[in-house]
Amino acid sequence: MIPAGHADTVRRSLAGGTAVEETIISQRKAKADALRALGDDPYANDFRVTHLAADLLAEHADKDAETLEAAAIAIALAGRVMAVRRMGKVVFLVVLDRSTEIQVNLFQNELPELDFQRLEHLDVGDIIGTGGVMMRTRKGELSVKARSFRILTKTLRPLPEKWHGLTDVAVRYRQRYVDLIVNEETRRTFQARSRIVSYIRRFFEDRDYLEVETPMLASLYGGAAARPFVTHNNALDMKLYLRIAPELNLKRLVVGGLHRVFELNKNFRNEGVSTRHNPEFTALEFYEAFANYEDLMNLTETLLSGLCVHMHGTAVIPYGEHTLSFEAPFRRLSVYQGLIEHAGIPEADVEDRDALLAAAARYEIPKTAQMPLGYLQMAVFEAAAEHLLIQPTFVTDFPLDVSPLSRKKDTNPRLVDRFELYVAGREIANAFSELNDPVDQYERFDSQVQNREKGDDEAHPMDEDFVRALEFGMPPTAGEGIGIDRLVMLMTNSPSIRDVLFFPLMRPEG
RNA sequence: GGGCUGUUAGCUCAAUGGUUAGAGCAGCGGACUUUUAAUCCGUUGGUUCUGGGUUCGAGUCCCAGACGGCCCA
Repeated sequence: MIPAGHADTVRRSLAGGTAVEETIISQRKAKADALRALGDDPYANDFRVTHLAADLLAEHADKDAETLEAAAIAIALAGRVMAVRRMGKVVFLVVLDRSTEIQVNLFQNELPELDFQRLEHLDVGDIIGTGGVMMRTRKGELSVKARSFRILTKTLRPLPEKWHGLTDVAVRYRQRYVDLIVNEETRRTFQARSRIVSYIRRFFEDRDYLEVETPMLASLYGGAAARPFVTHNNALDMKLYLRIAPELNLKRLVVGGLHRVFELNKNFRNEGVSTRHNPEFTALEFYEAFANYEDLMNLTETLLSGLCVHMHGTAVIPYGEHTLSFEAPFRRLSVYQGLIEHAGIPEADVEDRDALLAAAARYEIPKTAQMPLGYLQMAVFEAAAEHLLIQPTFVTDFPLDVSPLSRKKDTNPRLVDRFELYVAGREIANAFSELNDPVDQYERFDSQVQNREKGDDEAHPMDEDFVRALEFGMPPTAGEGIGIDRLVMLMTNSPSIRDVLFFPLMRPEG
């Protein structure tokens, strides 16, 4: 059913371009009318496909022209016309279906007269359906000899130029549909993304994890250090936040007895846009009871090396100028070791405020004066070491101050049982043995609230219900979050997060 | 938020402050029954991102803005 106002919307969008665009569109509409005059519906939906181009090309790859001619293998396929080469009484099309491109040859004396007439109204970009038989041309190209031909969808706008294609990144992101049509690389990247997500899901299902979904909208946010998006529910007249992490809800489920859970879903953080950040992004979070952060390092190695082999047939892959090895085991580097080795801080001084302040000054880190010690340690660590962590590296044993949800180390109560995985200088994963002492958790929240009052707008808010949940007893548990977008970047050799998001956040078109 | 940088035909790109802003592809008209970025002949097409300014003259120089990119925070 066509909603009221639909026609106006179409008219506006079609007329919204330049004079040149309007000319092209009116020419194309005239071709649609010409098809109607031939008795065709330029937007029909009754064509049925029997074969995919990729299957045809693979299946008949080693058959010669005579064999194909004798076999007369009948097929029907449909797709978008990517190129037209007209030679008078024969026309060659390159047709792209969901698998790949294949050539379709239309000979005037092999086709009904009407079908050949339809070619007069064909443009590059149109969706066509053809029935025919497999053949090989004189130059040896395996292709389809058409016995029938129809235009299934008349397009009104021209595709980008065939040789250079579409390179303007702003247009590629804003009009991703065009990017996907003309850039095979883009199609491959998003196919890879789908296979990565599918592999991860199977990995956890095979280990008896339960996939769950928890709210995006809530009256309280938490589980990470970030500023939230704020919205409003009209019915309840209530302020709501978009979640910054599912962490606290997933641990509530562990309290409830779901001892192995994972969620693969969106998080929203109200921060800037860069080649590594998009305000909404996809994360995997998983929690396993009766495991600790050491167990998760091993699990992460298994997951990532297996994923890499699944995607590339090898655990060693190129990423930009680097070659990354996901061969287990990964390097392990404690935060304190990093401070000693990369920031040149003497071992005796890694908890010394003045030594850290001096180091921070060398890296020109701003606003260090009021930083708690742990924040200062991490700021220096990140400045000194982060960009050096190219090969997969577990950075372990974080300061307590920056880890309000992690279990304290038995050996040093100023540190926690936590790691982050860095690859290519970027944080990919964050994991820890979970804090399950409700009294300690309450105090950590309280300390975060004080930090907020001192101006840290990323500090964690108090969540009394979460403390109540811990009071019912959460088994000893380890949990981890993995940034799926960044992982897909690594696996697809993509330099920007925007290359692995269909529709990255952009300002509205001017 | 800061620095640098970009925006010219549907697409990819040219154009020393100086004639009427060009080319290829796409489009339109024509030739062509095995092409492969088909080829050949002819041809249409411009808010030079927007708005100001300097100048006899601005795509080009200056200012402001819009939208991108890279780097930094």
